[in-house]
Amino acid sequence: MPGVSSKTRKRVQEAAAELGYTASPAASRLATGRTMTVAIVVPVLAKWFFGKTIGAATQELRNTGYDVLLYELATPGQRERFFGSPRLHGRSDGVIVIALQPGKKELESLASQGQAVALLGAEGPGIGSVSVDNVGAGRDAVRHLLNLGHERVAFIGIRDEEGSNLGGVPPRQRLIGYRKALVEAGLAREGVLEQFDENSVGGGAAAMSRLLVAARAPTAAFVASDEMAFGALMVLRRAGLDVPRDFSVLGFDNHELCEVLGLTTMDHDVAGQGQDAARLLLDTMNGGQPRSLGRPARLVIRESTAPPRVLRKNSTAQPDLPATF
Amino acid sequence: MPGVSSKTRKRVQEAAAELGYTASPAASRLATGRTMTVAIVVPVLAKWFFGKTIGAATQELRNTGYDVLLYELATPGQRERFFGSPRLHGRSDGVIVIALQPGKKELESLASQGQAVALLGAEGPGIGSVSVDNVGAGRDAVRHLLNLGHERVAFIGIRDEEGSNLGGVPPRQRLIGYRKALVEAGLAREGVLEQFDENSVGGGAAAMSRLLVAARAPTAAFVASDEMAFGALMVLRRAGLDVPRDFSVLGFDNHELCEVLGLTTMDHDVAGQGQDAARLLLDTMNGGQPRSLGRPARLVIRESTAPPRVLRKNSTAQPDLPATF
DNA sequence: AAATATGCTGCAAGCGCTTGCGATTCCTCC
DNA sequence: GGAGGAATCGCAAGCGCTTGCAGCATATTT
Repeated sequence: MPGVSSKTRKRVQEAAAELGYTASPAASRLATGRTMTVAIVVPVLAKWFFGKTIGAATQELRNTGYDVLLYELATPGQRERFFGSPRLHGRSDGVIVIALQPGKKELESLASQGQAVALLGAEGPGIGSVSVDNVGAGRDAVRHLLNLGHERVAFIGIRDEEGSNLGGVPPRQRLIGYRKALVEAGLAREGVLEQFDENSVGGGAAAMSRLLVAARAPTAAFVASDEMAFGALMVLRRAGLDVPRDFSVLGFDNHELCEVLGLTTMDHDVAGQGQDAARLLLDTMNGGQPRSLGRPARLVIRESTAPPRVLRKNSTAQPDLPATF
Repeated sequence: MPGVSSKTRKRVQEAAAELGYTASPAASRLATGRTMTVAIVVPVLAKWFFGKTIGAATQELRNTGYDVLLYELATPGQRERFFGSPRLHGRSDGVIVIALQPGKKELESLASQGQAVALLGAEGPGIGSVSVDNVGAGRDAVRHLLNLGHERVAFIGIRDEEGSNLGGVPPRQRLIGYRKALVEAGLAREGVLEQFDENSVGGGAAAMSRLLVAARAPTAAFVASDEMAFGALMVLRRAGLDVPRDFSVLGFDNHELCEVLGLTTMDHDVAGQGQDAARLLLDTMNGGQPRSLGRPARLVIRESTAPPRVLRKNSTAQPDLPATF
């Protein structure tokens, strides 16, 4: 409110505080058309990754005076209803969409509701976004395993499910990174070594079980999410295999429990991503150009990776591969 | 909107859907004074328990047409600012407070802002609440360990921290349950066996480390949260002790990772609590009497508990205790 | 000292909905 | 077929704020 003397301003503010008076947000919204609220949309809430990103984004938004509305789209039906109706119209000025790759129609829907948009873990044309270099991270992860001397490295990935909202681009990119590393090393890709399942402990366990019955089992696996990697570790332990002596596991996310379980993983500063997404959105709402932030991931070595126990030279698909490490 | 013929209603609704029109919530709020929004207040977001409860509550509220505003009060400063200002006034009709024991002033503040209140994991006079029978659950947990034949059972609890908003009533009640079970069994309480630390993997690890240097180390521990129990397991493993052969650990929450780690724990239907809290609040907002729901917890046996390896009859404080199991 | 410029204040209109009341239409029953 | 009653509809006021403008009180300039 410009054009008011600073003493008057101060007096009013003091009086307001004393009487416990606040401007009615409803009236203010009606008059200005701005809600001073941001919506955050996630596919699940009860996962570490989402709590972390939402928390960081929320803090950032709150510091700027915005409230945050939360929407959990747990099923495709909910997703459809959310994007199919002008749910956000007049409720928020912008929206942060996390780990959901919105389609063209969905982006149009948001735009027609007057929403500024920022994406986290997804990308869109002309839309602000923050995401990890998943291809590079996947490649680096697998390179590390190859450098340790592993010759049969498996990939456990997140299945693109019909019945789920999760998945989408990042998981697929990690697969691409995996394949790139294999190609670089002159190794052939093998279908059996690529297993997909739902992004959960159980899914990781199931995928690992399938690997263990392969004709020639791998000696290491790059797992596209830490939670799945936990499941993989469990199966290996139950199978009587020692990690990392008999089998190396490399995860993705740097979940807070990696420390307990000694899981080597790819870290990508989850909280930082949430904060960046909030900042991008604030920028966009203030008329800034939407930007896209790519973030690198880094290898965090713990106790789940080691060179393979026996280098059986002639039992691999590519017998002449040198141990580069 | 009563008093409108059903055909007119239908025609209008169809037209609305076609044109993508929605009533402006701001105007509607201004006119009615109802926001159709509920606030959820938590001390942390990035923990499994909170994601789970918020998710369940959110789903329930959304089904009833309410939006949900999220507030994370991570520090005492944030908490003070939140309750000290009429932050919710005109923004929400009610609030679900999770795992924060609000003081009298704080409850008054909420009431003066016209908020209906429901508590989860806390209690207040005349306030709807849902919580676990923590005393009973703690007692049951410790009874199980005693029944297995353990004679020196430790308690690892959540420290009531100055710098934290967490803690409060439930953790203290679990301690009471622990002591009750000891008394029942005719065992003396020992200060060294009661260790407190922050509610995290690291805190649990630190507390367990302290137990391991006790003059006569315990053979089992009841840990007041699964996350702390994970830390305890890590320390035991690093110390070269086998769980459950050398040491039994019993957690609390039935965290989704208990399965992977084989942690025996007390389950208390976290999602159900979130849903119940939402229902209580909806009831209260519709003029119902606030009710208080107590929920039982149940023992989930996995692989972290077993009878002590050697029953050293004469090395315990209470040498004549029979192994009742 | 007068004129001009500047800073501040108060007033009125309007944001888009709800709500109650009076007007209108339709139905029913004698 | 007409009157009474019920169902339906349209209208206007008002929710509490923002915003622009007119008006007044200062400050600045010549």
